[in-house]
Amino acid sequence: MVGVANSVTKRERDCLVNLKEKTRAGFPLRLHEIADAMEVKPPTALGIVRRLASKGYAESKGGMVILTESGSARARSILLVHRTFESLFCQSGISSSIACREAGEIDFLIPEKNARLILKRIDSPKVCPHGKPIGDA
Amino acid sequence: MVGVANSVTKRERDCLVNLKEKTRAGFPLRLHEIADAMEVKPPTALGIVRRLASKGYAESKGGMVILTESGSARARSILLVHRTFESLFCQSGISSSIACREAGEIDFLIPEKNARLILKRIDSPKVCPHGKPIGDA
DNA sequence: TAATAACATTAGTGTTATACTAACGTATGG
DNA sequence: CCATACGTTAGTATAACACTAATGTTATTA
Repeated sequence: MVGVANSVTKRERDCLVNLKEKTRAGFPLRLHEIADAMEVKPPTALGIVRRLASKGYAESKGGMVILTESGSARARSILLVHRTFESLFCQSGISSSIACREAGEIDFLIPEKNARLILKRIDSPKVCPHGKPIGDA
Repeated sequence: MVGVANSVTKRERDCLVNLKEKTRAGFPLRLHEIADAMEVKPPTALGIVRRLASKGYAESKGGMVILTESGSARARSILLVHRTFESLFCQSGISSSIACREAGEIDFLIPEKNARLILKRIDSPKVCPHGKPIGDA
């Protein structure tokens, strides 16, 4: 057990998730890809990436941005929480697009440990409403 | 249906909930009571109260602070969401103190409408883990 | 090779939310 | 009348977010 200081902001969360989902075969993303995905200007994206870097979640060199091991783990954890709540919301009758949006507002605030317990409570679905696996990756 | 711009910050949420829960018989709270409850200095509390006032959720005159009708409704809504998630967390095996803390991190981010759907999904408990009623007040 | 296009980065601003201390105002009860 | 209690202002600070404009840097291409 390390520390409980996993805290990221909403924007940092978005960046982390983008990096995790858009990175293919270990290739870094360009800063402008991140900026485009997040719908902000490059200088704004740079600030966010730097905050992630200062937390040990990303590394950035010459506009090439990659997640560190720690950042990748954090993103995986966020996605587990995300898909858990997304599933809960869908099971409750909320549309999957709204479920996804709402889950994104809270997935970085709830510890993975608690999400795993909730996952059991909602009958341990193996995939989220989009068909993505919950619990590995 | 009015607008979907119900957004409050975490601190504003805390203040709103404090006002709702500590106000008795319609009596306003003193600024310093709010400051004490939120563990901040009076000038800080004043700033938060003023932001609430600018959103139409509170009124403040000479250090006496009251919720408006709209603020009271917003607080009620937050508490419904809060108790819904608190119940979910407890049903999942999370201790009630942690459930309460975690619920407080997200209760102001999830629309009441969605919480009501989740409430059904988790078997419509009538009271939260602290015994407070869910769904009226 | 020199020019240009594409991109990153810096510099400089601005906003909002949060929080503090210190100073000041005001009112009330001794 | 004065001390106490309280609110309020003023002033400072930090962090996150976001922008434009200017400046570097790199790589392609003409």
